[in-house]
Amino acid sequence: MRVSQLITKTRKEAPADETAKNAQLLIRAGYVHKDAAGVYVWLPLGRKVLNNIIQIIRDEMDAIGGQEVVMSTLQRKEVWERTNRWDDEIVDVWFKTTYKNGTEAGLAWSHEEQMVDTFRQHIDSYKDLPKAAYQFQNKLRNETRAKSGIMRTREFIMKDMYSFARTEAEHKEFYDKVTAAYLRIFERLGIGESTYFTVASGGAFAEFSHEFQTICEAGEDVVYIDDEKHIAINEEVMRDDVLKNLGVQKDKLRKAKTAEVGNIFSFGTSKSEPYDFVYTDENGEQQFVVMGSYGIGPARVMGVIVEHMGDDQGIVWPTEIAPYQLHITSLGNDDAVIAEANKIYNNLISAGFSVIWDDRDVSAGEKFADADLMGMPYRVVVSKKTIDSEAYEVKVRKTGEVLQLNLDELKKLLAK
RNA sequence: CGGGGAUUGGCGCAGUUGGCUAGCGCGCGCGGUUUGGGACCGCGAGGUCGUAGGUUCGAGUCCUAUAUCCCCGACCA
Repeated sequence: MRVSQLITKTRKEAPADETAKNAQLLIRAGYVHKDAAGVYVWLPLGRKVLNNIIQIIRDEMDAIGGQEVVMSTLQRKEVWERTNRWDDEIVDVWFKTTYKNGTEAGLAWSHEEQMVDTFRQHIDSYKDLPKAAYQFQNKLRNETRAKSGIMRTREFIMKDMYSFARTEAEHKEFYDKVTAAYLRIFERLGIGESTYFTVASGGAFAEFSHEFQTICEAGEDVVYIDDEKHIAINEEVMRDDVLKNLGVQKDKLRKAKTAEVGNIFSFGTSKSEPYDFVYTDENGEQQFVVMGSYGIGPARVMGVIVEHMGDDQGIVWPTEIAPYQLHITSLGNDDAVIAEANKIYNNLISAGFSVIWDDRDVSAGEKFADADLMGMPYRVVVSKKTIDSEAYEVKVRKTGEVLQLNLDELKKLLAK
């Protein structure tokens, strides 16, 4: 991509009342457009990052046997009445609408019910289990207060997976697989070090659930971290019996503000019972399916990454999710410089690297500032000064380190 | 949902006790000089002041209602 061709522009100043760092940087750099409180538009650069995050999650879900589906946004009232969750008194985040014939419909704030209602028609026997289905779908939630930029919105994309097992033991086995997959995901997303497997309250269905909490000042949670074990305890379950159970010592814990980037929990048979979602076992007996639910919010993750890794200059993307790996900054209008930049740009693209070239006729300072703001992992400068040199001047966005590399070395760096 | 703050060209802001054709910076267009950390000069386009109503000779400025946005809290099953 050439910056001159991008449909978006950067801006020097952040929007007036937006104080969240992620919103300020993402809007300034042209990744997202804010349409209303808690409602964001994804611009090309932002869409690329989101897609990269989604692809990592998809890889890991597929690797443990998840099968991708897409549920609908329009939700039938009857499906939700079975679990008594159509009532606005019980679920206060519903957006609802009415068809022309008067039929009421809900706009999906979750897809748990619909998943059960769908797969009970495909799962009948112990031979059909275990299975898991997942999706990337928008959730619409009538939040009383949207906040923190893209971290708490009224419309957001979510990866939600549901597992179906014969027994608690079989369920537990899959639950553990998901845990491992989640840890791999956050590692690949570049926030593995600062993301903690966290014990949290189990909601209505189990004593405990597990969250993945990332250190983040803009987060809404408080956890207690055991650095040795690299796990955390949500303050809501910070009790002596929980500590004992985990084998951690209270005085070794440190308190931290975090954002929940993932969440996994067991339903037991609490979801299958209302739907009479049963399978026939080896003895011909009917048994309720044992279920689990596993969420990750890709957009929230993106916000957390910006919050967590951004600096005074702008965004710093981890390599696996950056919209482009390399930012070529050509300085000046000199024909030889343009030709050289064009040469590297085409060379790297045909070698399969993702590259953005700032080919605009603007000042050096503006280009440097924009490169820092947009946050690609590496930047290479092409100028009169560098053109005669054998080496390229490569700057690492994260550390500020400047390397002198030849083309092969540059390719090696980008291939990492 | 409770409390606080805000709304004036695309963006960021100023606008005094009500007073004349509502200003500034950025951005944008044209011309020129520039080109290693958001360069500079000149010219130019662009707003009716969130919306509705009211007070007044006169309202961006005062009053009432309302919408939207931000922050704190509650909520986040």
